[in-house]
Amino acid sequence: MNKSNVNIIARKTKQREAILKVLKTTDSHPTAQWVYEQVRRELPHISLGTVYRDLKLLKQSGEIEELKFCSSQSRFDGNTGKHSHFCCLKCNSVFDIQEPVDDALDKRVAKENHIDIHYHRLEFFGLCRNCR
Amino acid sequence: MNKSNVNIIARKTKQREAILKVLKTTDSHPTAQWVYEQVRRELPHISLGTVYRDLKLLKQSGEIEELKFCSSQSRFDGNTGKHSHFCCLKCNSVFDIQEPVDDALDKRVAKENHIDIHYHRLEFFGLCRNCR
DNA sequence: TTAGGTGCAAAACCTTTGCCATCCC
DNA sequence: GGGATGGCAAAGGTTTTGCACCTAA
Repeated sequence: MNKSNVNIIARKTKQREAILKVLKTTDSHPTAQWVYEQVRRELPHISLGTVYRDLKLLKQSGEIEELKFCSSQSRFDGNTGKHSHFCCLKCNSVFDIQEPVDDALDKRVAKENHIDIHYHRLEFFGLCRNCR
Repeated sequence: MNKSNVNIIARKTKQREAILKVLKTTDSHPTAQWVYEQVRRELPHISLGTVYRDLKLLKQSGEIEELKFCSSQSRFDGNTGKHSHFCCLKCNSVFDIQEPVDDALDKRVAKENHIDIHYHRLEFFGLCRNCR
């Protein structure tokens, strides 16, 4: 993606490791608060401020993604493989959609609009299996 | 879109008319604060709370859309015609991309995942003309 | 007339930050 | 050792809400 992403994180700490592990072992696209609660089971003295700081660092280094659609709070995704998301308009749950991303689209739209496009996101909205 | 959207708004008020007019006459995808400042030129005593309340009602009735990507605050879009958005990763500006929306995609993804899809959004991220 | 809407201000909510102690390289 | 990081708590920014008054229908 971007060379400037490299080496933003200088040290390996148990807090950041634990946060990343939580995100890599769930596909629930959790909020910072939920990550905090999970990590606290392993590191009871971690603070919410640290969770936010480390989430920001992990995002900048490209290891996780921040999702902002659906609900007022950010959600974080440890799956950096290319995929799309679905958000239920009723229960606000978010889950992955394995829809291949069309990179040719980025090139065409970039050319047409005279801009640089790094990536795009495709998000579906509707009703999930439980709410339909 | 959804029949339940109809008749959420019971009365026509000058505040809501003015808010809608601001959104319909700009393509800048403004924040609530910016809408507030604009409307105040016409209705100096309107409150920010009213702006938020009316933006929510207008969204529920389908007259405007709320955009959450890029930056911590919501942006509002009075253009409900189908289109996509671009967000500059450097200056955070948002503008429209006239890329036709593929409705067949919704049907296929809905079928594959056993969910109801009402619509999708396509968002591009990169560097705008000024920042590239 | 009256239910819905507004203005105001306080509260709620999410996220960031300052400070100092602690830890990693 | 020294700079990066964390814990804690306070601050900051955005959005929501309670309440009394107002107004469109």
